[in-house]
Amino acid sequence: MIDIELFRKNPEIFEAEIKKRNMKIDVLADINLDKRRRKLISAVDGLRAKKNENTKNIPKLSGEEKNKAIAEMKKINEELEKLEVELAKVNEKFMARMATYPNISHESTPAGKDENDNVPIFFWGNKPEFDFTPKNHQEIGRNLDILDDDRGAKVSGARFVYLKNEAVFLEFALVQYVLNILYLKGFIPLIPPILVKERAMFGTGFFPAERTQYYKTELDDLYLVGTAEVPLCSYHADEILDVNDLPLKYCGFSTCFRREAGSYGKDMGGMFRVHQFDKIEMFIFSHPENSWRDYEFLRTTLEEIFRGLKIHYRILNMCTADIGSPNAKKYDLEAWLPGQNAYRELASCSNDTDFQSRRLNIKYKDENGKKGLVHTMNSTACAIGRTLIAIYENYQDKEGNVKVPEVLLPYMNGIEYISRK
RNA sequence: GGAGAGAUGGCUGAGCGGUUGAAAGCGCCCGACUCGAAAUCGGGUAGGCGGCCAUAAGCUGCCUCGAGGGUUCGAACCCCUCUCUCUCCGCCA
Repeated sequence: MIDIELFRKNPEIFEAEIKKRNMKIDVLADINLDKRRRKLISAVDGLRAKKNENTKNIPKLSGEEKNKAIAEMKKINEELEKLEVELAKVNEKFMARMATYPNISHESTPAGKDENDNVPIFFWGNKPEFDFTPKNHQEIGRNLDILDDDRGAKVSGARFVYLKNEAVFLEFALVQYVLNILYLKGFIPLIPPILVKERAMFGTGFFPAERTQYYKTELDDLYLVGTAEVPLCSYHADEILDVNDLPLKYCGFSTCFRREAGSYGKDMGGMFRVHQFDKIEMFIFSHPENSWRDYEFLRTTLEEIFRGLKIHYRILNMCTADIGSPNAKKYDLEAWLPGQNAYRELASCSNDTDFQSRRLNIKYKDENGKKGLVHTMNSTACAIGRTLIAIYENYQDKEGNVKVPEVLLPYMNGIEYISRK
Protein backbone atom coordinates (compact mmCIF):
# COMPACT_ATOMS: atom_id res chain seq x y z
CA MET A 1 0.00 0.00 0.00
CA ILE A 2 1.24 3.42 -0.85
CA ASP A 3 1.37 6.36 1.54
CA ILE A 4 -1.91 8.20 0.99
CA GLU A 5 -0.62 11.43 2.44
CA LEU A 6 2.26 11.41 -0.02
CA PHE A 7 -0.15 10.55 -2.80
CA ARG A 8 -2.32 13.51 -1.90
CA LYS A 9 0.55 15.97 -1.65
CA ASN A 10 2.74 14.73 -4.47
CA PRO A 11 0.59 12.93 -7.01
CA GLU A 12 3.24 13.61 -9.65
CA ILE A 13 5.48 11.04 -7.97
CA PHE A 14 2.88 8.40 -8.70
CA GLU A 15 2.18 9.69 -12.18
CA ALA A 16 5.86 9.19 -12.91
CA GLU A 17 5.98 5.77 -11.26
CA ILE A 18 2.99 4.51 -13.19
CA LYS A 19 4.55 5.69 -16.40
CA LYS A 20 7.85 4.06 -15.49
CA ARG A 21 6.04 0.78 -14.91
CA ASN A 22 3.95 1.00 -18.09
CA MET A 23 0.78 0.90 -16.04
CA LYS A 24 -2.42 2.75 -16.72
CA ILE A 25 -3.98 4.44 -13.72
CA ASP A 26 -5.99 7.65 -13.76
CA VAL A 27 -4.23 9.47 -10.96
CA LEU A 28 -6.24 12.66 -11.30
CA ALA A 29 -9.51 10.76 -10.94
CA ASP A 30 -8.24 9.20 -7.74
CA ILE A 31 -7.09 12.55 -6.38
CA ASN A 32 -10.59 13.88 -7.00
CA LEU A 33 -12.11 10.84 -5.38
CA ASP A 34 -9.97 11.55 -2.33
CA LYS A 35 -11.16 15.15 -2.27
CA ARG A 36 -14.74 14.00 -2.31
CA ARG A 37 -14.02 11.49 0.37
CA ARG A 38 -12.48 14.06 2.68
CA LYS A 39 -15.35 16.42 2.16
CA LEU A 40 -17.71 13.68 3.25
CA ILE A 41 -15.54 12.88 6.25
CA SER A 42 -15.73 16.51 7.37
CA ALA A 43 -19.49 16.60 6.92
CA VAL A 44 -20.00 13.36 8.82
CA ASP A 45 -17.63 14.40 11.61
CA GLY A 46 -19.46 17.70 11.96
CA LEU A 47 -22.82 16.03 12.35
CA ARG A 48 -21.42 13.57 14.82
CA ALA A 49 -19.93 16.40 16.87
CA LYS A 50 -23.35 18.03 17.03
CA LYS A 51 -24.85 14.74 18.06
CA ASN A 52 -22.29 14.21 20.79
CA GLU A 53 -23.01 17.64 22.19
CA ASN A 54 -26.75 16.99 22.32
CA THR A 55 -26.16 13.63 23.96
CA LYS A 56 -24.42 15.41 26.81
CA ASN A 57 -27.21 17.92 27.22
CA ILE A 58 -30.28 15.71 27.05
CA PRO A 59 -29.95 14.19 30.54
CA LYS A 60 -29.92 17.71 31.98
CA LEU A 61 -33.16 18.67 30.27
CA SER A 62 -36.72 17.71 31.13
CA GLY A 63 -40.28 18.03 29.88
CA GLU A 64 -40.92 20.03 26.72
CA GLU A 65 -37.25 20.98 26.27
CA LYS A 66 -36.15 17.37 26.40
CA ASN A 67 -38.72 16.26 23.84
CA LYS A 68 -37.59 19.00 21.51
CA ALA A 69 -33.97 17.94 21.81
CA ILE A 70 -34.87 14.32 21.14
CA ALA A 71 -36.84 15.31 18.07
CA GLU A 72 -33.84 17.24 16.78
CA MET A 73 -31.61 14.26 17.34
CA LYS A 74 -33.87 12.13 15.19
CA LYS A 75 -33.54 14.62 12.41
CA ILE A 76 -29.76 14.69 12.69
CA ASN A 77 -29.70 10.91 12.58
CA GLU A 78 -31.59 10.80 9.32
CA GLU A 79 -29.21 13.24 7.71
CA LEU A 80 -26.20 11.49 9.16
CA GLU A 81 -27.23 8.09 7.92
CA LYS A 82 -27.47 9.29 4.34
CA LEU A 83 -23.99 10.81 4.50
CA GLU A 84 -22.52 7.78 6.23
CA VAL A 85 -23.76 5.44 3.55
CA GLU A 86 -22.27 7.64 0.87
CA LEU A 87 -18.98 7.95 2.71
CA ALA A 88 -18.72 4.20 3.15
CA LYS A 89 -19.21 3.73 -0.58
CA VAL A 90 -16.68 6.36 -1.56
CA ASN A 91 -14.23 5.14 1.02
CA GLU A 92 -14.42 1.57 -0.16
CA LYS A 93 -13.94 2.62 -3.72
CA PHE A 94 -11.00 4.81 -2.83
CA MET A 95 -9.26 2.10 -0.83
CA ALA A 96 -9.75 -0.39 -3.63
CA ARG A 97 -8.19 2.15 -5.98
CA MET A 98 -5.24 2.70 -3.64
CA ALA A 99 -4.67 -1.03 -3.44
CA THR A 100 -3.91 -1.08 -7.16
CA TYR A 101 -1.04 1.38 -6.88
CA PRO A 102 2.46 -0.06 -7.06
CA ASN A 103 5.33 0.72 -4.72
CA ILE A 104 7.68 3.49 -5.75
CA SER A 105 10.64 1.87 -7.45
CA HIS A 106 14.18 2.60 -6.38
CA GLU A 107 16.20 5.03 -8.46
CA SER A 108 18.49 2.17 -9.46
CA THR A 109 15.64 0.11 -10.88
CA PRO A 110 15.85 0.43 -14.66
CA ALA A 111 12.78 1.50 -16.56
CA GLY A 112 11.82 -1.13 -19.10
CA LYS A 113 9.14 -2.57 -21.33
CA ASP A 114 9.83 -6.29 -20.97
CA GLU A 115 12.35 -8.87 -19.79
CA ASN A 116 14.85 -7.70 -22.39
CA ASP A 117 15.36 -4.55 -20.38
CA ASN A 118 16.59 -6.40 -17.30
CA VAL A 119 20.23 -5.58 -16.72
CA PRO A 120 22.81 -8.28 -15.95
CA ILE A 121 25.12 -6.81 -13.32
CA PHE A 122 27.09 -9.64 -11.74
CA PHE A 123 28.41 -12.90 -13.14
CA TRP A 124 30.01 -15.70 -11.20
CA GLY A 125 31.86 -18.75 -12.51
CA ASN A 126 31.97 -20.04 -16.04
CA LYS A 127 29.77 -22.17 -18.22
CA PRO A 128 30.85 -25.77 -17.72
CA GLU A 129 32.28 -27.48 -20.80
CA PHE A 130 31.14 -30.91 -21.90
CA ASP A 131 32.67 -33.22 -24.46
CA PHE A 132 29.19 -34.54 -25.12
CA THR A 133 25.78 -32.99 -25.64
CA PRO A 134 24.43 -32.21 -22.17
CA LYS A 135 20.97 -33.58 -21.38
CA ASN A 136 18.17 -31.66 -19.78
CA HIS A 137 17.08 -32.38 -16.24
CA GLN A 138 13.97 -34.26 -17.25
CA GLU A 139 15.92 -36.81 -19.22
CA ILE A 140 18.60 -37.12 -16.55
CA GLY A 141 16.06 -37.40 -13.77
CA ARG A 142 13.94 -40.01 -15.48
CA ASN A 143 16.92 -42.12 -16.47
CA LEU A 144 18.30 -42.15 -12.95
CA ASP A 145 14.83 -42.85 -11.52
CA ILE A 146 15.03 -39.80 -9.29
CA LEU A 147 12.23 -37.85 -10.99
CA ASP A 148 8.82 -39.25 -11.89
CA ASP A 149 6.66 -36.69 -13.63
CA ASP A 150 4.49 -39.27 -15.44
CA ARG A 151 3.12 -40.59 -12.20
CA GLY A 152 2.91 -37.05 -10.86
CA ALA A 153 0.57 -36.29 -13.73
CA LYS A 154 -1.36 -39.52 -13.20
CA VAL A 155 -2.03 -38.79 -9.54
CA SER A 156 -2.36 -35.00 -9.46
CA GLY A 157 -2.21 -33.71 -13.01
CA ALA A 158 0.22 -31.84 -15.19
CA ARG A 159 2.96 -29.92 -13.39
CA PHE A 160 3.15 -32.27 -10.43
CA VAL A 161 6.13 -34.50 -9.84
CA TYR A 162 7.51 -37.13 -7.51
CA LEU A 163 11.06 -36.71 -6.25
CA LYS A 164 12.44 -40.21 -5.84
CA ASN A 165 15.43 -42.07 -4.45
CA GLU A 166 18.57 -39.88 -4.24
CA ALA A 167 16.59 -36.77 -5.17
CA VAL A 168 14.88 -37.00 -1.80
CA PHE A 169 18.22 -37.12 -0.01
CA LEU A 170 19.43 -34.25 -2.15
CA GLU A 171 16.48 -32.16 -1.08
CA PHE A 172 17.18 -32.67 2.59
CA ALA A 173 20.91 -32.18 2.02
CA LEU A 174 20.19 -28.83 0.39
CA VAL A 175 17.97 -27.89 3.29
CA GLN A 176 20.71 -28.75 5.77
CA TYR A 177 23.39 -26.96 3.79
CA VAL A 178 21.35 -23.77 3.38
CA LEU A 179 19.93 -23.71 6.89
CA ASN A 180 23.42 -24.02 8.35
CA ILE A 181 24.67 -21.04 6.36
CA LEU A 182 21.67 -18.94 7.31
CA TYR A 183 21.77 -19.92 10.97
CA LEU A 184 25.38 -18.77 11.22
CA LYS A 185 24.36 -15.43 9.73
CA GLY A 186 21.75 -14.90 12.39
CA PHE A 187 18.60 -15.89 10.52
CA ILE A 188 15.97 -17.31 12.81
CA PRO A 189 14.63 -20.52 11.26
CA LEU A 190 10.89 -20.95 10.98
CA ILE A 191 8.63 -23.58 9.56
CA PRO A 192 5.50 -21.51 8.96
CA PRO A 193 1.89 -22.35 8.30
CA ILE A 194 1.32 -22.50 4.57
CA LEU A 195 -2.44 -22.17 4.67
CA VAL A 196 -3.17 -18.53 5.43
CA LYS A 197 -6.02 -16.05 5.75
CA GLU A 198 -6.84 -13.59 3.01
CA ARG A 199 -5.32 -10.76 5.01
CA ALA A 200 -1.87 -12.34 4.78
CA MET A 201 -2.17 -12.60 1.00
CA PHE A 202 -3.41 -9.03 0.73
CA GLY A 203 -0.97 -7.64 3.26
CA THR A 204 2.05 -9.05 1.47
CA GLY A 205 0.79 -7.60 -1.81
CA PHE A 206 -0.04 -10.82 -3.65
CA PHE A 207 -3.68 -9.81 -3.58
CA PRO A 208 -5.40 -8.21 -5.37
CA ALA A 209 -2.81 -8.19 -8.17
CA GLU A 210 -2.19 -11.93 -8.52
CA ARG A 211 -5.28 -13.44 -7.06
CA THR A 212 -5.66 -16.09 -9.75
CA GLN A 213 -2.21 -17.50 -9.07
CA TYR A 214 -3.13 -19.09 -5.76
CA TYR A 215 -5.18 -22.00 -4.53
CA LYS A 216 -8.06 -21.38 -2.19
CA THR A 217 -9.61 -24.01 0.05
CA GLU A 218 -13.27 -24.57 -0.54
CA LEU A 219 -14.66 -25.10 2.94
CA ASP A 220 -12.53 -22.58 4.77
CA ASP A 221 -11.45 -19.17 3.55
CA LEU A 222 -7.79 -20.08 3.51
CA TYR A 223 -5.20 -19.84 0.79
CA LEU A 224 -2.21 -22.02 0.01
CA VAL A 225 0.84 -19.79 -0.04
CA GLY A 226 3.00 -19.48 -3.13
CA THR A 227 6.00 -18.66 -0.96
CA ALA A 228 6.97 -18.57 2.71
CA GLU A 229 7.30 -14.81 2.25
CA VAL A 230 3.60 -14.59 3.09
CA PRO A 231 3.65 -16.20 6.56
CA LEU A 232 7.13 -14.81 7.33
CA CYS A 233 6.06 -11.23 6.70
CA SER A 234 2.70 -11.68 8.40
CA TYR A 235 4.46 -13.13 11.44
CA HIS A 236 4.90 -9.62 12.85
CA ALA A 237 1.63 -8.10 11.61
CA ASP A 238 0.24 -5.50 14.03
CA GLU A 239 3.43 -5.48 16.04
CA ILE A 240 5.88 -2.78 17.05
CA LEU A 241 9.43 -4.07 16.83
CA ASP A 242 12.25 -2.91 19.08
CA VAL A 243 14.67 -0.88 17.00
CA ASN A 244 17.54 -2.75 18.67
CA ASP A 245 16.30 -6.02 17.18
CA LEU A 246 16.61 -4.69 13.63
CA PRO A 247 17.47 -6.00 11.17
CA LEU A 248 15.35 -8.95 12.23
CA LYS A 249 16.21 -11.88 10.00
CA TYR A 250 14.14 -15.00 9.43
CA CYS A 251 14.34 -17.95 7.13
CA GLY A 252 11.47 -20.27 6.50
CA PHE A 253 11.17 -23.65 4.88
CA SER A 254 7.88 -24.30 3.19
CA THR A 255 6.12 -26.03 0.39
CA CYS A 256 4.90 -23.51 -2.18
CA PHE A 257 1.84 -23.77 -4.36
CA ARG A 258 1.23 -21.90 -7.59
CA ARG A 259 -1.57 -22.30 -10.06
CA GLU A 260 0.57 -21.08 -12.95
CA ALA A 261 -2.51 -19.61 -14.55
CA GLY A 262 -1.69 -18.16 -17.92
CA SER A 263 1.50 -20.13 -18.43
CA TYR A 264 -0.06 -22.91 -20.48
CA GLY A 265 2.48 -24.75 -22.52
CA LYS A 266 5.43 -22.93 -20.97
CA ASP A 267 8.23 -25.08 -19.56
CA MET A 268 6.21 -28.27 -19.76
CA GLY A 269 7.73 -31.56 -18.67
CA GLY A 270 10.06 -32.15 -15.76
CA MET A 271 9.96 -29.93 -12.74
CA PHE A 272 11.01 -26.47 -13.86
CA ARG A 273 7.52 -25.04 -13.61
CA VAL A 274 5.36 -27.02 -11.21
CA HIS A 275 2.34 -26.38 -9.02
CA GLN A 276 4.12 -27.55 -5.89
CA PHE A 277 7.71 -27.23 -4.72
CA ASP A 278 9.71 -26.71 -1.56
CA LYS A 279 11.71 -23.62 -0.85
CA ILE A 280 13.75 -21.91 1.82
CA GLU A 281 13.02 -18.22 1.91
CA MET A 282 14.88 -15.41 3.65
CA PHE A 283 13.00 -12.46 5.09
CA ILE A 284 14.27 -9.31 6.80
CA PHE A 285 12.51 -6.60 8.78
CA SER A 286 14.75 -3.58 8.52
CA HIS A 287 15.09 0.00 9.73
CA PRO A 288 14.33 2.30 6.77
CA GLU A 289 17.75 3.91 7.10
CA ASN A 290 19.50 0.58 6.69
CA SER A 291 17.11 -0.88 4.20
CA TRP A 292 19.37 -0.76 1.16
CA ARG A 293 22.39 -2.01 3.07
CA ASP A 294 20.41 -4.96 4.42
CA TYR A 295 19.03 -5.64 0.97
CA GLU A 296 22.56 -6.01 -0.45
CA PHE A 297 23.35 -8.36 2.42
CA LEU A 298 20.42 -10.47 1.33
CA ARG A 299 21.74 -10.60 -2.21
CA THR A 300 25.26 -11.54 -1.16
CA THR A 301 23.88 -14.25 1.09
CA LEU A 302 21.93 -15.69 -1.80
CA GLU A 303 25.05 -15.58 -3.95
CA GLU A 304 27.10 -17.29 -1.26
CA ILE A 305 24.70 -20.22 -1.30
CA PHE A 306 25.09 -20.69 -5.06
CA ARG A 307 28.84 -20.14 -5.03
CA GLY A 308 29.09 -22.98 -2.53
CA LEU A 309 27.25 -25.21 -4.98
CA LYS A 310 29.66 -24.08 -7.71
CA ILE A 311 26.94 -23.28 -10.19
CA HIS A 312 27.58 -20.56 -12.75
CA TYR A 313 25.05 -17.77 -12.48
CA ARG A 314 24.34 -14.16 -13.23
CA ILE A 315 22.44 -11.53 -11.28
CA LEU A 316 19.97 -9.31 -13.08
CA ASN A 317 18.78 -5.94 -11.94
CA MET A 318 15.13 -6.32 -12.89
CA CYS A 319 13.43 -3.56 -14.82
CA THR A 320 10.13 -1.93 -13.95
CA ALA A 321 8.23 -4.24 -16.28
CA ASP A 322 9.44 -7.32 -14.42
CA ILE A 323 9.29 -6.35 -10.76
CA GLY A 324 6.17 -7.03 -8.73
CA SER A 325 3.94 -4.17 -7.71
CA PRO A 326 5.09 -4.34 -4.06
CA ASN A 327 8.77 -4.30 -5.10
CA ALA A 328 10.92 -1.20 -5.12
CA LYS A 329 13.77 -3.23 -6.50
CA LYS A 330 14.35 -6.82 -7.47
CA TYR A 331 17.35 -8.94 -8.37
CA ASP A 332 16.95 -12.27 -10.08
CA LEU A 333 19.57 -14.94 -9.88
CA GLU A 334 19.71 -16.86 -13.11
CA ALA A 335 21.73 -20.05 -13.15
CA TRP A 336 23.23 -21.53 -16.21
CA LEU A 337 21.36 -24.66 -17.30
CA PRO A 338 23.44 -26.56 -19.85
CA GLY A 339 20.50 -28.78 -20.78
CA GLN A 340 18.55 -25.73 -21.87
CA ASN A 341 21.61 -23.82 -23.01
CA ALA A 342 20.22 -20.82 -21.18
CA TYR A 343 20.24 -18.81 -18.00
CA ARG A 344 17.07 -19.48 -16.05
CA GLU A 345 15.62 -17.93 -12.93
CA LEU A 346 16.43 -19.85 -9.78
CA ALA A 347 15.96 -17.18 -7.17
CA SER A 348 14.80 -13.64 -6.70
CA CYS A 349 15.50 -11.03 -4.11
CA SER A 350 13.24 -8.03 -3.53
CA ASN A 351 13.07 -4.95 -1.37
CA ASP A 352 9.46 -3.94 -0.77
CA THR A 353 10.38 -0.95 1.44
CA ASP A 354 7.28 0.06 3.45
CA PHE A 355 4.68 -1.32 1.05
CA GLN A 356 3.98 -4.51 3.01
CA SER A 357 4.55 -3.03 6.47
CA ARG A 358 1.94 -0.35 5.79
CA ARG A 359 -0.64 -2.95 4.85
CA LEU A 360 0.24 -5.27 7.70
CA ASN A 361 0.89 -2.53 10.26
CA ILE A 362 4.44 -3.49 11.20
CA LYS A 363 6.33 -0.72 12.94
CA TYR A 364 9.49 -0.09 14.87
CA LYS A 365 10.00 2.12 17.88
CA ASP A 366 13.32 3.80 18.52
CA GLU A 367 15.00 5.03 21.70
CA ASN A 368 13.11 8.32 21.58
CA GLY A 369 9.78 6.54 21.31
CA LYS A 370 9.43 7.51 17.66
CA LYS A 371 7.52 5.04 15.60
CA GLY A 372 7.82 4.29 11.92
CA LEU A 373 7.06 1.62 9.40
CA VAL A 374 9.76 -1.00 8.96
CA HIS A 375 11.06 -1.98 5.59
CA THR A 376 10.61 -5.57 4.48
CA MET A 377 12.66 -7.55 2.02
CA ASN A 378 12.77 -11.11 0.93
CA SER A 379 14.88 -13.46 -1.08
CA THR A 380 14.87 -17.03 -2.16
CA ALA A 381 17.60 -18.88 -0.29
CA CYS A 382 17.04 -22.07 -2.22
CA ALA A 383 14.14 -23.18 -4.38
CA ILE A 384 14.71 -26.90 -4.12
CA GLY A 385 13.21 -28.07 -7.39
CA ARG A 386 15.00 -25.63 -9.63
CA THR A 387 18.24 -25.99 -7.71
CA LEU A 388 18.05 -29.75 -8.26
CA ILE A 389 17.61 -29.03 -11.96
CA ALA A 390 20.76 -26.90 -11.94
CA ILE A 391 22.65 -29.61 -10.09
CA TYR A 392 21.51 -32.37 -12.48
CA GLU A 393 22.40 -30.40 -15.56
CA ASN A 394 25.70 -28.93 -14.35
CA TYR A 395 26.98 -32.05 -12.59
CA GLN A 396 26.07 -34.62 -15.24
CA ASP A 397 28.56 -36.84 -17.00
CA LYS A 398 28.70 -38.62 -20.33
CA GLU A 399 26.88 -41.68 -18.94
CA GLY A 400 24.04 -39.53 -17.63
CA ASN A 401 25.11 -39.90 -14.03
CA VAL A 402 25.18 -37.00 -11.60
CA LYS A 403 27.97 -36.14 -9.20
CA VAL A 404 26.87 -34.80 -5.81
CA PRO A 405 28.16 -31.24 -5.14
CA GLU A 406 30.91 -31.27 -2.56
CA VAL A 407 29.12 -29.06 -0.05
CA LEU A 408 26.23 -31.52 0.11
CA LEU A 409 28.34 -34.61 0.75
CA PRO A 410 28.21 -34.31 4.56
CA TYR A 411 24.43 -34.76 4.38
CA MET A 412 24.18 -37.50 1.76
CA ASN A 413 24.73 -40.67 3.77
CA GLY A 414 27.80 -41.52 1.73
CA ILE A 415 26.15 -41.04 -1.65
CA GLU A 416 28.72 -39.32 -3.88
CA TYR A 417 27.41 -40.24 -7.26
CA ILE A 418 23.92 -40.78 -8.54
CA SER A 419 24.02 -43.45 -11.18
CA ARG A 420 21.70 -45.77 -12.99
CA LYS A 421 20.28 -48.53 -10.92
C1' G B 1 -17.74 -33.07 16.01
C1' G B 2 -20.30 -32.28 21.32
C1' A B 3 -20.55 -29.20 26.04
C1' G B 4 -19.09 -24.90 28.60
C1' A B 5 -16.29 -20.11 29.57
C1' G B 6 -14.43 -15.82 27.66
C1' A B 7 -12.73 -11.52 24.22
C1' U B 8 -11.82 -4.01 27.59
C1' G B 9 -5.37 0.20 26.79
C1' G B 10 1.93 -2.59 26.63
C1' C B 11 0.13 -6.32 30.64
C1' U B 12 -3.34 -7.67 34.85
C1' G B 13 -8.13 -6.19 35.72
C1' A B 14 -12.90 -2.72 37.13
C1' G B 15 -16.93 -1.04 34.58
C1' C B 16 -24.50 1.73 36.73
C1' G B 17 -27.70 2.56 29.16
C1' G B 18 -26.18 9.27 29.63
C1' U B 19 -19.01 14.24 31.41
C1' U B 20 -15.97 6.26 30.64
C1' G B 21 -11.15 6.73 25.79
C1' A B 22 -12.40 4.10 29.82
C1' A B 23 -11.15 3.02 37.64
C1' A B 24 -7.16 0.57 40.03
C1' G B 25 -2.56 -1.94 39.85
C1' C B 26 1.83 -3.29 37.08
C1' G B 27 5.17 -1.85 33.34
C1' C B 28 7.39 2.26 30.71
C1' C B 29 8.99 7.66 30.21
C1' C B 30 10.09 12.58 32.51
C1' G B 31 11.07 15.32 36.99
C1' A B 32 12.25 15.73 42.44
C1' C B 33 15.18 13.35 46.29
C1' U B 34 20.47 10.70 45.90
C1' C B 35 27.50 10.66 44.98
C1' G B 36 24.71 6.95 42.09
C1' A B 37 20.82 3.46 42.54
C1' A B 38 16.65 1.33 45.10
C1' A B 39 12.53 2.98 47.77
C1' U B 40 9.35 7.25 47.93
C1' C B 41 6.79 11.55 45.90
C1' G B 42 4.87 14.53 41.53
C1' G B 43 3.63 14.38 36.36
C1' G B 44 3.05 11.78 31.79
C1' U B 45 2.06 7.36 29.08
C1' A B 46 -3.19 3.72 22.81
C1' G B 47 -4.06 3.73 17.77
C1' G B 48 -6.48 5.37 13.30
C1' C B 49 -8.85 9.12 10.16
C1' G B 50 -9.85 14.42 9.14
C1' G B 51 -9.13 20.02 9.88
C1' C B 52 -5.87 24.39 11.06
C1' C B 53 -0.56 24.46 9.83
C1' A B 54 5.46 24.63 6.87
C1' U B 55 4.60 17.33 4.72
C1' A B 56 7.52 20.52 12.01
C1' A B 57 5.72 21.49 16.87
C1' G B 58 1.15 22.44 18.67
C1' C B 59 -4.11 22.87 18.77
C1' U B 60 -8.79 20.78 17.33
C1' G B 61 -13.03 17.32 15.49
C1' C B 62 -14.39 12.26 14.58
C1' C B 63 -13.78 6.90 15.10
C1' U B 64 -12.05 2.55 17.80
C1' C B 65 -13.68 -1.61 24.51
C1' G B 66 -12.92 -9.03 19.00
C1' A B 67 -15.99 -8.10 13.98
C1' G B 68 -20.70 -6.95 11.78
C1' G B 69 -25.79 -5.75 12.40
C1' G B 70 -30.12 -4.27 15.68
C1' U B 71 -32.89 -1.63 19.84
C1' U B 72 -32.40 3.66 21.76
C1' C B 73 -32.44 10.65 21.56
C1' G B 74 -27.91 8.10 23.67
C1' A B 75 -24.62 1.39 23.98
C1' A B 76 -18.13 -1.19 26.46
C1' C B 77 -22.91 -2.07 29.04
C1' C B 78 -29.33 -4.71 26.16
C1' C B 79 -30.55 -8.16 21.57
C1' C B 80 -28.90 -11.05 17.08
C1' U B 81 -25.06 -13.09 13.82
C1' C B 82 -20.07 -14.17 12.99
C1' U B 83 -14.84 -14.77 14.24
C1' C B 84 -11.22 -16.02 17.59
C1' U B 85 -9.18 -17.90 22.31
C1' C B 86 -9.45 -21.19 26.54
C1' U B 87 -11.36 -25.74 29.33
C1' C B 88 -13.62 -30.64 29.17
C1' C B 89 -15.32 -34.90 26.06
C1' G B 90 -14.78 -37.52 21.30
C1' C B 91 -11.53 -38.37 17.07
C1' C B 92 -6.58 -38.08 15.32
C1' A B 93 -0.44 -37.48 13.12
